[in-house]
Amino acid sequence: MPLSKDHKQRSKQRILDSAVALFSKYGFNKVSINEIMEHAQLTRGGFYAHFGSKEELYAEAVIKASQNSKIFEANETLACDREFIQALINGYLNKNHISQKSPPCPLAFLATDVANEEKQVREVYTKIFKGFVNMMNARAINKTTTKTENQMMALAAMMIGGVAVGRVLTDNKLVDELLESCRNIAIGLIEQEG
Amino acid sequence: MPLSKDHKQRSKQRILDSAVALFSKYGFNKVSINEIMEHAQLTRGGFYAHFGSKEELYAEAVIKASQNSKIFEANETLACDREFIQALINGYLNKNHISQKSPPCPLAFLATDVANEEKQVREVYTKIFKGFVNMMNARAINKTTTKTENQMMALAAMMIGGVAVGRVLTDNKLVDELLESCRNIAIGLIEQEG
DNA sequence: GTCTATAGAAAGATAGAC
DNA sequence: GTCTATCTTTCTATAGAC
Repeated sequence: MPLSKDHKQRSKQRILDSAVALFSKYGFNKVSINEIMEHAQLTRGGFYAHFGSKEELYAEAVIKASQNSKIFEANETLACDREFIQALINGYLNKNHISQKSPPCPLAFLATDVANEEKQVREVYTKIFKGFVNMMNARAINKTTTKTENQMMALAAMMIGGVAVGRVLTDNKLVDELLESCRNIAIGLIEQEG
Repeated sequence: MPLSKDHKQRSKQRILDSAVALFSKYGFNKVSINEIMEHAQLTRGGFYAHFGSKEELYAEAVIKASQNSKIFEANETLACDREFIQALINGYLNKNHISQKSPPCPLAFLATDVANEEKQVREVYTKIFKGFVNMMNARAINKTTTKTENQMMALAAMMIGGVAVGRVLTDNKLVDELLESCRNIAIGLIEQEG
């Protein structure tokens, strides 16, 4: 690969990383291209050498965020199903996740934000959600058939809802209670006969 | 009440209704004051006779949306606890809710949107969430103590998450599956011993 | 209390130098 | 490929007539 191409790729990745961090923290509309480029230590004008529009960046940033987050660690761990899924639940429904000390999951951080965008971004979100549910299905304990799918989809909704709501609440004690409640019910769900 | 004061009140309510509809559909940043005022059949300049800023309108609109939605119907119905809470779950985790054919619940429609705003709006959201959970607790079946609170808070997260995610998905069949899964698990949860 | 008109700031996107 | 400079649009908010 020529040096210039490598350089361009690295710039693009820096832009994407900045976009993930800023969009997750402030939402799509509250962040300007200028801010993203400055965060990536570049200048405004260079943006369009990498992306055709701000919307296009958003779609790629949502994918990148999902890759960074815990929700697709499935393939990389050798833990048994129970250990794996418990670790996923505990890491996801966690204060470090809410405060972005661990990489933010776009399904929770950008849920209503993506709902307001064009089809392109919503399709990306849909695909990531499907992947998340499928992965949990594959790892589910006490599997049978449809009931497991039911449980895993509802579990995904609870995890996403718990983090999305927890991020809004101004009452710190309530956030702790919410996260703990969701973790408890979630763990109960996966132990149930499916 | 003098006629002018009544007139002003009605204008303010029209502005609030427009704000609820447009913010819920497009999000805070995608909607301009001009659009809200036109939707309320008024002109741009008149806005500041009613609200000090766009943020202030948002806070009031979130309250108004919660009052319109199903989540505070508790005091108005005489149905027994089981009937009431089942009806709430079925009405909330419903396609008519997602498409805003029934009044949108701000907890689901504005979750990550509110997370990006100032403390004032987030405190309003927090209060509404508390009220929602408390109401469900009061109506819970097979009550005991802490375990019920756990269940109801996790249930709230699942309901909010289910609607928030369902609103994004571009795959209609998947939306149906998601809503049905959440309804099934939710009904199962409230029938559990608490 | 509501209107028209406009100030002032910031955004997305483009043009052209190097 | 990245820079500076700028076009054009759109926004919040204010001023002043009625």
